Amino acid sequence: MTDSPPPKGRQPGRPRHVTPSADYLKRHEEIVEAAAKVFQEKGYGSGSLDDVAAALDLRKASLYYYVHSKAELLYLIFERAIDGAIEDLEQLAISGSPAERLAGLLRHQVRTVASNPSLFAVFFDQRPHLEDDQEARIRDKERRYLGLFVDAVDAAIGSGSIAVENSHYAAQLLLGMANWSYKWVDPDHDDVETIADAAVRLVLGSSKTGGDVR
Amino acid sequence: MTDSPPPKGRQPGRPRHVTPSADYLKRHEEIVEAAAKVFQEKGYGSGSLDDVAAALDLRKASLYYYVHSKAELLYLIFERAIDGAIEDLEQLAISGSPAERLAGLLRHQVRTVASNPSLFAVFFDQRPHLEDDQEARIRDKERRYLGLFVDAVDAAIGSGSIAVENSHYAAQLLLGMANWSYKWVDPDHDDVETIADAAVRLVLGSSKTGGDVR
DNA sequence: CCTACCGATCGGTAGG
DNA sequence: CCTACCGATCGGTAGG
Repeated sequence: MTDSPPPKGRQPGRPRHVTPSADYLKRHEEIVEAAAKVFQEKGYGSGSLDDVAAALDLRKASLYYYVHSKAELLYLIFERAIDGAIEDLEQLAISGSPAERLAGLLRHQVRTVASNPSLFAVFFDQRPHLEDDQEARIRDKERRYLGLFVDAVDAAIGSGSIAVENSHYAAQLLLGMANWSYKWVDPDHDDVETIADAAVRLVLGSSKTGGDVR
Repeated sequence: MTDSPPPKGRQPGRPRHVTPSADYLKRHEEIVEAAAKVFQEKGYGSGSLDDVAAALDLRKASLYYYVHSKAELLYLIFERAIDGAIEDLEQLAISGSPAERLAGLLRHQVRTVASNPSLFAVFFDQRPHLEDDQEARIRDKERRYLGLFVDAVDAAIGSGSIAVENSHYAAQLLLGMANWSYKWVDPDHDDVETIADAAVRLVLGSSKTGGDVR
């Protein structure tokens, strides 16, 4: 009740003008996080807003103080995942030799995905539940993302670091190798850096390519 | 009405004694296929039995002549996917040089998954909706499946064909590379064999390893 | 294989 | 942030 006003009119992509309180933002993020866990475990269709609210010891109706709909909640998870993944990627994509660059991108992808399985489980598996306009926004960001990988593969082919012919296929295969990690890596028992190393070794051999680009 | 008796008591793993008619089996398979498409597009939670029935121009209640529950329908999809994937795999896993064997497994995995995206989209993405005993059955088959890959990786390491250290991680990474294909391959526009070639090249280089092991 | 129907769940709203 | 509630959907059953 002593909070800042409810953020009516909040739309993805349309920035707010009244700044929400820190408490409000914190709660908002807790809700997105809880929703990611619920949608990971039960799927978007079977996971209910009651589940999300219960995880935070709230009532369902209270969620509507923070989000407009279940659909928006899903989109917020996607935005969080892709924006987090894009971080650091742009600079990685323009540094070092072709082999180092490709190794860096692959490492980054493994780290990013394997370190936050909940978020990426939703991102990768609940995609069909996005509404059309939401899907279009995510697809745009993803297309640029894939482009960085294709460019790095092209450069690595040019320098003779890898032997593949079709760089688009190769980029998708490499992304798959890294992205799949959310299905099997347990961040508590597996060492993500060791896995990232293995991925680089598998593709670029045991040469010193892309040593420790943290 | 002129059909064979409704197959009461049908449980996964408990073989039937009265042989169902060919018509019955055909319809049964159509239902599983339609369900796979529905669950792929809408997810298990949001996809309804009404959707499945409508896809075959039936009423929902009629489905219960063929399956006991929505949950069983999901399990049948999983069984179909894993049993199909295991086919041919066992012989592939014991033929040729280490490098050829690994190339063969990788090719097989890309072919299997990319050729039937609907089925494997459900298999890989709707897993949390399996009931515990169903999940246990699938997990057992999958564990043996992974074992074949780990063995092939070990042999390839032994023969110097790949440079990785941890064969379990390497096997998961290779499976990921292949499995991910259901997310991006369009069997109508992409050539699955070319993609399989690219995967082998990426991991084993351009040497003639595992030429054409169809 | 169908019509009719039940009980439960769920997203969302009213009103405070 | 809560209580109370509505309308719609859905898995499953009865009975034929």
